[in-house]
Amino acid sequence: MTENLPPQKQSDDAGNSLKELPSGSTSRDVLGALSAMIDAEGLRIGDRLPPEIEIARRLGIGRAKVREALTSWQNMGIIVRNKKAGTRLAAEVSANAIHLPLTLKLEAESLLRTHAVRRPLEIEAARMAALNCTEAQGLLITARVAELIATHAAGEDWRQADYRFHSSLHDACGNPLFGQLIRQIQQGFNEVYEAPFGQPHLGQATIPIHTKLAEAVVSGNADEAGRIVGEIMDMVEAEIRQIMEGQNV
Amino acid sequence: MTENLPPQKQSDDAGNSLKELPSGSTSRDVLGALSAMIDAEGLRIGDRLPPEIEIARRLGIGRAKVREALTSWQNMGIIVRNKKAGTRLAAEVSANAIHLPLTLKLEAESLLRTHAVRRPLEIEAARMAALNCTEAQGLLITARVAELIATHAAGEDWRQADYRFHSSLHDACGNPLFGQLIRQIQQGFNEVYEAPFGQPHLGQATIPIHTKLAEAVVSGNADEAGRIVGEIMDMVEAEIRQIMEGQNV
DNA sequence: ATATACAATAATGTCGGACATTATTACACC
DNA sequence: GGTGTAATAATGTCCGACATTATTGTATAT
Repeated sequence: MTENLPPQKQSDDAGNSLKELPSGSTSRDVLGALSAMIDAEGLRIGDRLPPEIEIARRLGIGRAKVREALTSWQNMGIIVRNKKAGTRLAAEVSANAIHLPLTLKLEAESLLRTHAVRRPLEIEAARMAALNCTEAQGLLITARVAELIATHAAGEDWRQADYRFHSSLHDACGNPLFGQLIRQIQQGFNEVYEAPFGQPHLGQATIPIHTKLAEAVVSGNADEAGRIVGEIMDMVEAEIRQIMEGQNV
Repeated sequence: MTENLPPQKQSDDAGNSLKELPSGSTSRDVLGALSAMIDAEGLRIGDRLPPEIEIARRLGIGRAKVREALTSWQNMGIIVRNKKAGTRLAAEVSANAIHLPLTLKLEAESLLRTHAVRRPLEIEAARMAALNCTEAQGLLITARVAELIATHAAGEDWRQADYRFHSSLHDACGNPLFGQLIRQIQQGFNEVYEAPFGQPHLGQATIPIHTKLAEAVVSGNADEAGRIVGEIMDMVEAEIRQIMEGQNV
């Protein structure tokens, strides 16, 4: 099967807004054009992007450059790509976005140091969530904490529910940088070191006070939200120290 | 010029540690192999990576996949690529380094959002500096604040002195991740927004209270250090808001 | 010796073509 | 309706050719 387009192929609507790029355009420009397309056509997470060969045709460039651009996005988690199924959006994309690439060099005591950096970010995000969250976000937070408590009570793995609850807090704070930083720090750490965030019991003792945290956020009590998050982080830190001393929970 | 390798081409040492990848390897695996090579051969920022065609040869893959992988790194600011000169390392890559691809929307709020993320980090770093700084670090902090005050009093550009003072605080906090995060967030942001951080007067009104901040840190008063940093950040924020409303200082 | 100019060359940038692999879709049959 | 199979769409991979850019090497002049 060659890349020759069937002359009368009716494609999806996606891609209609793509226009030829000027010569000399970089893979970054390709990503910019794709971002604008996603904006213009209102694509959402899960939606399919046009096939590579069509993107290439519409932008007036070779497929190789399209692939380089898309691989960049893929490695950043922004898209997922499957044969035949095509390329789907996996994260929010904005047309007017810049990329701020940060590099953290982890050295000794990286686990505790990473935790120490996350602590003020998590506290501030919770405080801001208490101040800024909308009624809809409050409902979501309430639902998410109920899910977390129920999952834990059922004896199932509650980590995904925990992640979802905290993500809803980050979203509610109104500043996407907090969520991005916290998530990426944790994810980057997990890629370098397998444990202990993967441990099924880490932080389990904090679950009951998540309800009070959700209540504080939803009722707009920033001081209380920040205090409880600090308490949660301190409990997790104590547990980390125990693990590091070779005493498993 | 084709991609055919001259049979007896003597290349640089870099690349000797690259071994053939198993079939089915992804561009992520390529980046992992390159990371291991950088580690093994002690490459530093500014050092040159092997040419694409050599990476491809040694890994036993096509050049296209190498290019896709390298483009991913390029778009994350980890490498820079120039014709003939080749590909150079632009950020730390090591077994212990994690890369956080932050995305920032280019809109009016971004200034304030970045500032909001820096605030808790700066406050926590100052608190930790108060708790952890050594006698030598305390002397350095004292000297740096004196330099800042003197530079400002002499009517000169005090921004470098300001940077050095705050760096000494970050260093004294005992957790290098704070300094790394804060510096890179500010630096990356400055590159995109030349103003207002390029303005020589932004934050000028905060300079006098830097002396009290240094004293609080050196004397070990974490609460006071955190309070003053918070005050500094709030004053800068107010100034940013003024600039955003079109009123230049 | 140093400086300048120019050609050669190395390395990235780009494209088209061919084919492999995978997963989805269409169609036939029960 | 459900099941099985073939066709097909889309990504994944590699190769070859050539363009572009910047560095390096060499010749010449002072």
